[in-house]
Amino acid sequence: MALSYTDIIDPPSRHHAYSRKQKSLGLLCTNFLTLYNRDDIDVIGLDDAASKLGVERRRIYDIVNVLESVGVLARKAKNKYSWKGFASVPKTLQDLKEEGLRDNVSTIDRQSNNSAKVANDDEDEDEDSDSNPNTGSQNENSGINKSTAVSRSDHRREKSLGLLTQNFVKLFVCSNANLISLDESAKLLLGDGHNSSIMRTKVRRLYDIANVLSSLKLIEKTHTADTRKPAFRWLGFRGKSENGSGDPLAPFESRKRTFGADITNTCFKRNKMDSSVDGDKSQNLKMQQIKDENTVTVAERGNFGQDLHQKSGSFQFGPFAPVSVATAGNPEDEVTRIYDWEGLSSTFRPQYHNQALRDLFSHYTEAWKLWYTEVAGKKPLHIS
DNA sequence: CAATCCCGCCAGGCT
DNA sequence: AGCCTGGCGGGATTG
Repeated sequence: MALSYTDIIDPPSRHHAYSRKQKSLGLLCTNFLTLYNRDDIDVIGLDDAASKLGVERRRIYDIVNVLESVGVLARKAKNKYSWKGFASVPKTLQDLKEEGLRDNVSTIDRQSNNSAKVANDDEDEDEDSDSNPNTGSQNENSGINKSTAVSRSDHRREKSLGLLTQNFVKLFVCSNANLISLDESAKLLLGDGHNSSIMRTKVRRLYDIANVLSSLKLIEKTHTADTRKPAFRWLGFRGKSENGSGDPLAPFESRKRTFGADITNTCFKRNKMDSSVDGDKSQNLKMQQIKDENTVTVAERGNFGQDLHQKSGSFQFGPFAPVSVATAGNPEDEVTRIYDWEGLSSTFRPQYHNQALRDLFSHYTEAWKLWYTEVAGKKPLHIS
């Protein structure tokens, strides 16, 4: 409220430097999620989304396709998707895992590199048994999913973003690999020898996918331990783990912020909670924070927003799953980030000019202020 | 210069 | 024909 969006939009400053960050797929996805992640949302119209988010429809297709691949959305009909929510993500991931393990035991063992990595043997893509829910093309009609081999005709589907997304996810879920670079993924996903051209294209797509998955917090970008090579780490729901409760397998380690790197398109709205861990039970899994050198440590997102609807206080943190909230009383977690949030928030200038986002923006601000005072224990801050 | 990845042309497949 | 989808890769930005 106090914040008048327009005051910030275009202050005197005439810095018009075009910034692709503000138009990134990841950010767009975050906004999309914020806009629709509510229980009163049922169907989502693509046009509606496009105009509310202020982007062309083409972009909506991009995010919608990957969101669907992970179960957050389901195609209802032309131009229409239904919101399934994060609750269905674990299930989808589980399915993908089984599906993946089934047809090819790909084992990526980064450690012992020379081992046979491999994976989808076959040529291009493994138009695997698809099996995934709709995604498929068209119609919403009867659930008569003709198990027919859909097929032949859709040669196109073979290269769809959706399928690629699922295969990409399988890479993580079906192996013990925790870190994978996009190049590796591309190689794994396509056969091995492929012209650089094909590779390039595939990698481009993977970037797109990675961005939205990052927005979902299913993966995060980092660097390979040794090398400098950028890679992605799987965050969401780690393999099975039925019994072992606190299994070390679910790594939520701290990450160091290499300046500028991760913060990309973060703006202060980035963090979407996700319920990857499913546990409706293990609400707060222990998050641990590991100290590490002089870098800022961040208690990795706990499943805070897991169910932001019924958040105790009645307030919805929305996109702010307080990233660094230290759980319960662990006094020494320096919640204090060194970032200059105030500065960040007051200088950031949203790009989407439209009512809906304007509202969203103030929502964010409100949420942020509340969180800030509550958790960070700072004095109330006033933006704008 | 390399890594990213936005942008929008344009082809397919429906209405 | 017209609209919805969504591959694809040029080339602008960033790192």
